[in-house]
Amino acid sequence: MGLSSAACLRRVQRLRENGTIERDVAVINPRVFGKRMTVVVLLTLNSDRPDRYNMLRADLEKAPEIVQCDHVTGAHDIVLRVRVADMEEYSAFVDRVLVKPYIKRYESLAVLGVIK
Amino acid sequence: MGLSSAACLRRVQRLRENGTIERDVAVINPRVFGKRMTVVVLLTLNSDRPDRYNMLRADLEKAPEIVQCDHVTGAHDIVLRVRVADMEEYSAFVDRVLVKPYIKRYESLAVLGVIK
DNA sequence: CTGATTGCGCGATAATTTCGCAAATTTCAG
DNA sequence: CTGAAATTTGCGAAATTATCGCGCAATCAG
Repeated sequence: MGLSSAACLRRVQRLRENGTIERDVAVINPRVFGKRMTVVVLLTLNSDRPDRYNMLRADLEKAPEIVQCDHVTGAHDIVLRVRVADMEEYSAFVDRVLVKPYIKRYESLAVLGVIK
Repeated sequence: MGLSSAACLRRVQRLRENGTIERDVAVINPRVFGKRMTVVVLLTLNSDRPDRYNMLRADLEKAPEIVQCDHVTGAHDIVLRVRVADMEEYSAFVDRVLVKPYIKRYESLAVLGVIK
């Protein structure tokens, strides 16, 4: 791009320092660890237990199966992306993490294929 | 980890060659480009137009707002993750990409906050 | 227009990565 | 359990890449 390598690298360093580049990551293929299945889960919370929301957050943050977790508007409250080996592992995850008094309902959408 | 730097680097190169490390990525902060809003979208397709599925796929792959796109089981067919500047841009995205005869319904879940 | 700030190129230096090779370790068939 | 084959390691050298100091050009505010 018409820059010397030194200037170019300095620019990249600047991008890192000012937060434009948040981090540098190596993307690992989950299949290498036997994780062959992805599930999108829509959570609906019990609105009568607002106090428990922080507990739930902590639980979700701890669960290693959860790859992505967003608080959202609408009929559902939280959307999870879960990566597991198989149905058995998913079932164990549900029992351990999702069967809670402050979770009213969960809907599991198994990922058939990644389009993008 | 008790290895010489040469051996360690050789291991990492091996991980890249055999696909364990799929790629190396710099994560960019989308806010730098003015993208302040994330929306999860649940799409339901028109089952009477199965032929159009490939057209839809192509459209979804082209749309730069779509950050993630999965084909899923259940009541909905596709889950999108969309990154835009604001509601106006989101609205334009919906008009351009989601208002199609082979999309029966879409449900937008605005992301209030990222938990993980 | 002027001084201050920022970014650049250049060349030197430092740090990291790659490579060849012999030795060590691991794998695997019998 | 054994030995041959295959794989991985450490080491030192060579190649490549990153960082730094410095003088200069471009940008910007006043």
